[in-house]
Amino acid sequence: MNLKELSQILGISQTTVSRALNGYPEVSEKTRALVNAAATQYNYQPNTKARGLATGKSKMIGYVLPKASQNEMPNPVFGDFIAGAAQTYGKQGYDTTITLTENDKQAETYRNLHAKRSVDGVIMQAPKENDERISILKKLGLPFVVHGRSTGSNDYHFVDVNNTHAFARATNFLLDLGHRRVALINGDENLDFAIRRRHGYLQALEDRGLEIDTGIMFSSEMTEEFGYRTMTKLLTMQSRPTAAVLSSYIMAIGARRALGENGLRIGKDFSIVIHDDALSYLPNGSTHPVFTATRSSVGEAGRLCAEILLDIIQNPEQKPRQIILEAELVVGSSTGPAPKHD
Amino acid sequence: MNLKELSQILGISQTTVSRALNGYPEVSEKTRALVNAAATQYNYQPNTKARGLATGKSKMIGYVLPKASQNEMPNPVFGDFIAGAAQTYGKQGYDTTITLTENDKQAETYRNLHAKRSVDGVIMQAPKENDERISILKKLGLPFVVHGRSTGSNDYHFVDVNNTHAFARATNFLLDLGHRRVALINGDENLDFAIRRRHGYLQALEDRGLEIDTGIMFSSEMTEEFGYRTMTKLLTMQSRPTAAVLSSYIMAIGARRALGENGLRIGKDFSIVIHDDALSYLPNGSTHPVFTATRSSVGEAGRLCAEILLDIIQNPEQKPRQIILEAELVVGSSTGPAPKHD
DNA sequence: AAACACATTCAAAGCGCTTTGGATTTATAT
DNA sequence: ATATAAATCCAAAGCGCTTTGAATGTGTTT
Repeated sequence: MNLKELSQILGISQTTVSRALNGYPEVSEKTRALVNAAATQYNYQPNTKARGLATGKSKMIGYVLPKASQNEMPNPVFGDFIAGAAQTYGKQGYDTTITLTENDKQAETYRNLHAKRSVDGVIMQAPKENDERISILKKLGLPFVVHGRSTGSNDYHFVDVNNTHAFARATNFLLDLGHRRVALINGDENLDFAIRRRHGYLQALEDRGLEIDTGIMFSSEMTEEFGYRTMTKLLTMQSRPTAAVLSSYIMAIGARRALGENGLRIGKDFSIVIHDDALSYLPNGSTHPVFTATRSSVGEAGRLCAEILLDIIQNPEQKPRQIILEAELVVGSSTGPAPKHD
Repeated sequence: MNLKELSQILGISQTTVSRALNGYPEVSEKTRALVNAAATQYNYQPNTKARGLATGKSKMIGYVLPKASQNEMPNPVFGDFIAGAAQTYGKQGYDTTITLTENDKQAETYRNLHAKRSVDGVIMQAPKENDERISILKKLGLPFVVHGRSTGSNDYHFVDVNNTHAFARATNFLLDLGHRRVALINGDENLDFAIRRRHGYLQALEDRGLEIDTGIMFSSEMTEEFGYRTMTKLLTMQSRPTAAVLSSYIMAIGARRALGENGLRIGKDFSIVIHDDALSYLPNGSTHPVFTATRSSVGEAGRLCAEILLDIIQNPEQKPRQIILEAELVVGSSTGPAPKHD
């Protein structure tokens, strides 16, 4: 069913039918009712491509997912992130399109997305320091919101967690409990968020005049496996740490496995604070938290990104909206006072 | 840059430029070279909507994600599933669009997707028994491939794991080790895959003439939390099981946590076999498996779905292609002989 | 009853592409 | 040289919608 057919059935011009359906005022309520009834009856929905061509808008939001060529690891938080956004999009009639691309071809992908006019705006994820994608998107004039931040430029819209503060608090929490050697198990430190987390960690140590030991600072893609291997390594050290801050729940699962295999009790023999993205399938306890954590919902961040993006698509030229979410520190049973002897 | 502008720059008609770019034979190699050079120079990319309108194809594959209204849980395997597919799509110039929808409005969403002509085909996920979506998609004439199966109808394309067989093997593996009370911690048994897994589990027990105890069979959404709670419950039972088969790694993480808290050693005091979707961020061990598992890569399934879908979009009317993947049984350290006394 | 404003409707143009059918040029056969 | 075939190119139509600008109908004012 298309507009022409529908208008013929009704014996009304296409113009009027289109206007009736789109809520324009210059059409009598009587005809509008007639048109609406017919539209529901035949389940008429305007062809998106035709409408897009005519209006110059695509009503599509793009997500470009970098796919590191070596391991093709999709981000485990992506599902939650986009789920938070999708509801907002749906309500305003936008759809979502995702494009996977080689890590080093992201810029090209954005350029093409824009050249093909297939999206009205994009959400950019996992920014690096001085991320070139930002300047490219700005040059293209394609509306975009960054999930995270990129140190280097400053005039763009973003939603980020206060990672520095979160990790400073996490580290301080452990130091307050008497821990003196606290390890860092971080995400890939090419990424801005991980850099900030390390800053927060270092800052807390420095504030107390504690020595920095790069031998107990680790950084990689955040898999269970990496958490396991790193914790295993930590436990074999001469003067081994009594605590660690970890950048993700997934890694903490691996770390816990390593502790278990070594007969160490989490929260007693070894303390852990994690950052918890509040993933739906991985709730950090329902009654009380399993892991002591800095918590910030990635679904919520996704929702905020979506709202800002839709807003700037409709009203461009507004000054950068920059939201920094404070993570809450929730205390679970993965932390305790530093063991007396070690 | 659009076709008109490009053709004016070249001093050639739009027809010829279009044909040159699309590889049609009726254009001299000389002009084709000229056109291609100019296209790259100005980064000309045909407007997707205009092209779609003209060709009647959208070059879009749709994924409809049911969002259970109560908990909004996005599927943790979705990222891997779509990553496997996206490469195939990209190579053939297709893009991916995902639509989140209320669980009970999926049928409507498919109908609308088709009415708006915004996709050339869809991948359907998480089928139930006698899933109404299948008959709707068939009626609409929208090409589709199901990830999983739906008992009830049989004439559609799908890619599924042999869940029955996998869980029969998993259960038998435990029975062979001397376990007599084996629990089942399953996914939501409204879903077809979970029904089949239960069948496999029951079949193995029945084959040995063992009693079925519905008191140690559980089913719910597959979260860490559910795994934890269920295992905790199992451990308080009078005649408690010595082993369990679990439908997901995520749940097993919760189960392991419960075991740890109770001072039980996994693989010694309690044995576990899981189903492992081979998620990229949750590898089941690198050198040797952590959990004994029936393993089948969901990324691979995604890739297969994509290939079939593109094929049937291009050549409709072929007889249903139905792929059943056999899960491999990998032996890890989460299983061992049944404890002597309990 | 004429003149005007306002409400309602419509025909047609245009969005940027593909593709049909025809026109023009060039090569080949008679 | 002429007829025929093949190669190459192009103007214009059409995909299904929105929107402009004009036309028609209705009600109000004088």
